Amino acid sequence: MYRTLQLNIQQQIAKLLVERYSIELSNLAVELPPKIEFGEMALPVAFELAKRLKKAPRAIAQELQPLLAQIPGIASVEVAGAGYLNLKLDRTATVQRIAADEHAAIGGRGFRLVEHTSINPNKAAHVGHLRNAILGDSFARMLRPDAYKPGYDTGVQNYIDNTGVQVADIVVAVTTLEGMNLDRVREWLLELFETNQRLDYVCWDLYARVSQWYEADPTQTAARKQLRLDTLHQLEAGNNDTSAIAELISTGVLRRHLETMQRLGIEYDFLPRESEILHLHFWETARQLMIDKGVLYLETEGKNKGAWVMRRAGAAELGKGPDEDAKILVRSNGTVTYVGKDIAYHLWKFGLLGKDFGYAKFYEYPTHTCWISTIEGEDPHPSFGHADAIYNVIDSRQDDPQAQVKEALRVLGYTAASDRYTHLNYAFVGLTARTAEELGYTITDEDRTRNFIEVSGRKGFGVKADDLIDRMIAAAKAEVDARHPELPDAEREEIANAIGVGALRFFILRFTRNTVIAFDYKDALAFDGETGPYVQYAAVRAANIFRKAGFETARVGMRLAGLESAFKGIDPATLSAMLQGEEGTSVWEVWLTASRLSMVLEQAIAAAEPAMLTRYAFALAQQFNNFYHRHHILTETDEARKTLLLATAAVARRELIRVLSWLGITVPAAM
RNA sequence: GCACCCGUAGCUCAGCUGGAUAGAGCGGCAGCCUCCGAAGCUGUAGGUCAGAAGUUCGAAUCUUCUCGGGUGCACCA
Repeated sequence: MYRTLQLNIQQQIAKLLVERYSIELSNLAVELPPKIEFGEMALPVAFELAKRLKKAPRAIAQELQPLLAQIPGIASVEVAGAGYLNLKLDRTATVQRIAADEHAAIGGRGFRLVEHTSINPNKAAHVGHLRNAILGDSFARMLRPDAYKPGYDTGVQNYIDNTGVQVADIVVAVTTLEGMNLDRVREWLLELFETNQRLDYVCWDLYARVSQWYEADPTQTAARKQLRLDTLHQLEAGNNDTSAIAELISTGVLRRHLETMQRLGIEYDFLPRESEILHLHFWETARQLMIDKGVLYLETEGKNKGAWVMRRAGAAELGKGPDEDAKILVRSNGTVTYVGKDIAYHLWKFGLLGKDFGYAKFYEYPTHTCWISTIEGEDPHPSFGHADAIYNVIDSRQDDPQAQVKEALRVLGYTAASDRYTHLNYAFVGLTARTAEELGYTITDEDRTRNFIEVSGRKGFGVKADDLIDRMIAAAKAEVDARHPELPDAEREEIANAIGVGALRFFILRFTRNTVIAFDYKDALAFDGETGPYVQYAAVRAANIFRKAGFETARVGMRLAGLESAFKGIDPATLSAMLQGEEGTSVWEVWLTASRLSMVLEQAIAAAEPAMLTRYAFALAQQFNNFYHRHHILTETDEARKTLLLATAAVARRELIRVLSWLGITVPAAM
């Protein structure tokens, strides 16, 4: 709603400037003043005009003041400081529009493909993977159509590198270290299943063991590394026992990853796999396309002689001789590199490859099916390779290869696709020394001096996602048990689940993407202050008021039975009076913050930054708690005032529930 | 060596396209439950925004340099 007003005012001022001064300003700033006493909107436009008109900013502001005051919806205009124009909104009219849930329609045309999680299927997910999945899932929720917004047609996929070296490592561990053959692996998986053991946890340890085993005996290292390479080649070739073992294990681990993520409300639509990219020859098609367009060429001289290369993104002008800085896509032995395959895959994403995967049903969620790539596939099936815009949630350590893929699209002439290729990057997650020690890892003095310790799957070093989720929920459960002994256990479980998941997701999403997170159990388990439970609690408190006032709380916002009509029944003059003065302003501020929801969402989408939503959610919750403390609603004797206060709580709760839903956080019935 | 990211209160972090007296949370100190749930609220102390120069009416924000810290730069995947 704030955004609607802002746009409207920008338009009117732009028009006014043309009429008055014949000046067109491209981006007219309309800011939120630092304090409510300065009004609700501030224009620094006079500073901007000062240069062009060669007049003092303050004089210009004074000229504009009476003209701005005539704009509908503006109650008054003041000149402040060196030339600020501070606008005060018509509170009554604005509150009525917010109550009616007027807001900007966020969304647009075109299919958006969000890719996230993409964990190698050879070990359990850890905190670093959680950051990826939580960021990606929240971003997809921000884009997707829902009851609030038309949104964008959005698909979520999770890329599975099931033929990579990490899977080969696990196969080596199982076959060589454990001496199993294909039949034995089948039995083993069944045993694990029947004894309720988590395959991903078992693989976590196996992976660490085999990684150490490669290096354990210097005389054997070369042979063991060769074994790993041979295994990898068998996986890539397919149709052999080794690849069958890999398939069984990687699929089993993948299912575990989906279960882990589902605990956090994270779901996928499609799982494209590396094995199909290989067997459907995506690369060969892309390769021909790149050669035809002169992007990929055979290097005939210098250190890269014999390899097929492309120019590096952002490379300087070519000098004489071979481009030794060029990126190798095909090695001189004929094998394709990771970036090469990734280019082919991204041509598919934009529907530019002329090929598609086969699709098969893989995993059922309560509301939809998750599909997986196959060679043949089943019919009918959905299709994902026709994106208008893509978002790849990948660690910022992949900045360079990602830039190279984007560059390949550009030089192939697909500039629109390249421009709509967003690498949604984020800094990695490390552990604090305290948490690493708590987990039983030995810490060196050098580690202790650093801000964080890096997690490592190869060393088996890290916080496993399920362990973390378990602890978060257990901590919440202990609190719920103490506070609500009267509730049945199933209900307490459900509440603890919502709180534990909410605390975890909020904790991860509090940090902006380029901030390195030094994960610490103590910080994550905090439920006070700027946390998920704080925001949830504000919404729960609001619901409690309605419950005690006799409303049906399943309905949200002004839909509470009778509230809307009672609110509409308030005489405008009475409403206006109730929104003035210090008391009135403290109520009005809640509405003002609530009205900013759509604007904040729009900015968060543009910046691909869910942290902007957590920031806002906390600010609104804080404002509500403040309001809650100051105005006692249920004992209010003036009916009109009581209605206004109830409406204030209802609107705050409405927007809290909405913003939390985009963060993947639910509001429990009680807490 | 080259490229990218970061350096803001004791700690952890915000600060949107340059804008008003740099903000939160945690921790510290002092208070608030005969009033809708204290996972809450109020007050208070705490900052040469790493340093320097520049651009500008105006710089935490833009430019350059210096100092710290991190990451990426393989015919590894």
